[in-house]
Amino acid sequence: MKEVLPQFNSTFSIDCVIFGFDGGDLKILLIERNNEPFKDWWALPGNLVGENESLDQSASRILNELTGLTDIYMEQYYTFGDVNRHPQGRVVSIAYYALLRLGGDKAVRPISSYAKQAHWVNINELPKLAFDHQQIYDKGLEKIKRRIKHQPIAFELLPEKFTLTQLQNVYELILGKKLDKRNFRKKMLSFGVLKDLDEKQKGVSFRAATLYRFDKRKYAKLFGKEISF
Amino acid sequence: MKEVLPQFNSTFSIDCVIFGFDGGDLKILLIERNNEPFKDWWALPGNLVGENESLDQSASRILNELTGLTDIYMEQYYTFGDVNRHPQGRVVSIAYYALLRLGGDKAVRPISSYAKQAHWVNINELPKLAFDHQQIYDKGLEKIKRRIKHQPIAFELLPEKFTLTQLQNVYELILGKKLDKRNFRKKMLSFGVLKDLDEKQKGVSFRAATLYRFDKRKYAKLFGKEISF
DNA sequence: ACATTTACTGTGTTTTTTACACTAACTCCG
DNA sequence: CGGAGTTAGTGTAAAAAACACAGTAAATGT
Repeated sequence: MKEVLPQFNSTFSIDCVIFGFDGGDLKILLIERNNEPFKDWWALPGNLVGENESLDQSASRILNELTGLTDIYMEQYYTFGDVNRHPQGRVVSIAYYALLRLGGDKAVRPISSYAKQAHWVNINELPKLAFDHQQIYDKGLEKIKRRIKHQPIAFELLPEKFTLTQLQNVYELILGKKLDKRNFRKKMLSFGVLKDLDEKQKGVSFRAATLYRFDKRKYAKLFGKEISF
Repeated sequence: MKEVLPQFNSTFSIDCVIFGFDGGDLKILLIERNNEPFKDWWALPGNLVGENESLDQSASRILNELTGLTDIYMEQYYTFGDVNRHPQGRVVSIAYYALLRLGGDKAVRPISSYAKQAHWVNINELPKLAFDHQQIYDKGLEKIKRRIKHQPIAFELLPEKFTLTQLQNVYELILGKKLDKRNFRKKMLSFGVLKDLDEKQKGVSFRAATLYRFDKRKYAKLFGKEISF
C-alpha cells in the first residue's frame, strides 16, 4: 500500500552504554562478539532496529534481552553515522545510555545469541572496543557527566534505600573526581528530595549509616526551578 | 565486495532547524513542500542522507543547497524514529540545528527543487508544520537554550562586529525572557572573550554603541574551565 | 577497653547572583 | 543652536551559593 521511498543499501542500529553500579564500582556491560566483523572483540551491546519498533523500544529490547530487566532508565544521546564506521556497509547507529543497579537478586546474568559472553566491566579497565565503540562510550560518559549535575539520575544506579556515602560515591565515579563530604551532604539535603528513613544500614562492619530514599513527588514539584545536583 | 547486511525497507534523513538572526528577530528557515505527503505544508528543510556522505556532511549539504552558505555552525541534537512518523514508510530522521547571521550581502535567497518556496519565519509566528516537525523544532530550541548558557554559540548569530545590546537581544530571544542590562554586560565582559574594537556603530539614529568582536583565542584558553554565558 | 573504621557535623571566606536607577552621548527637528 | 527624544553606559549593596577545612561520635572486632 505504501509508496516506496528512494533508498540504498543502508540500515540503522542501536548501541547501548549500559552502566551498572554494584555499590562499589561503576561498570558497563560489554559483549564478546561471536561474528565477523570484529569476531572475538569486545563491543557495546547493540542490534538492528526492528521494522515495527521505535528507537526507544529497540533500545529497551536490547537491554532486556541481555539482562532480563525492564523499565530501566535509558536516554538517547547521539547518532553516529560516518560512512565507514561499519566495514560491511552503511550502518547508522543511534546511541543510548542506561543506568541500573547491580547486585542482590537482580544480579543479571547476561545471555545472548550474537555474543559469546557478556560481562560487566569496570569503566576504568575497559578493553579495546570494536567499531567506533570507544568513541560512542566516550560521548556517552560525557553526556552523563553533564546530566548528573542537573537531573536526578544518580538514583537510578542505587538501590531504593541508600546512604549518603553511596550517593556520593556514584557522583565521584561518574565525575571522576573526589568531592568534599560536608559540602556534598549539605547540598544534597538542601534540595529536599531525600527522605530520611529513620533506619540504619545492616550487616556492615563499623558504624552503620542512615538510609535515605529519593522522593519523586518532591522532585516533581521542583520542576521549572533550576536544580543542580 | 561487501556482504549485505540484513535490512528492511527503511531509510534515514536529516532535518534542520536553521536559525537566523537579522539584528531584530530570530527566525528559522522553512520550506513549503511541493510533494506528497504534506504537499503545500510548511516543513523543516531536510533530505535523505546520501550513500557516501556522513551525517554532518549531509546536514551541511542541505543547508548549502538552500542558502548557498558554507562553514555554518551546525550541531546534531536528536534522532526521531517513531514507527509512523512518516506516512510512506520507516524514516528515521536525525535532527540538526544551525545558527547563522542574516541580512546585508549574505541575504540568502533560498532555492530548491523539492520546495515551492522557502522563507525565514519569526519563531514566534510559526505555522503548523508537517510530519513531527513541531516536535523536532521544540526539542531543538530546548537544546539551544541549554547550550547557549555554556558555550559561545550566540556569536554565530551575530555579525563579526556587534554591540553588547545586540548580543543581549540574541540571548533574550533564545531564552525567551528579558535579562538585566547591567548584570548581562558585567558578566559577558568578565569572561574576557570580547575584544573592544574602539569603534562605534555607524548609521544609527541616536547614540552609537561600542563595537566588540568575539576573541576565539582567548576563549580557547578557557577550555576546561566551566564558563557559563 | 582498646584499636579501627566510617558517619556525621559547622563555620568562616570567597565568589556569584541578583536587584535596582540615573547620567552621558548622540540624533533629529524646529 | 537648543531642546526633545532615544539609546548607551555605569556601580553598589544584599543575598545566595560555593568552597575550604578538621575534629567528635558511633559502631565493630579483637
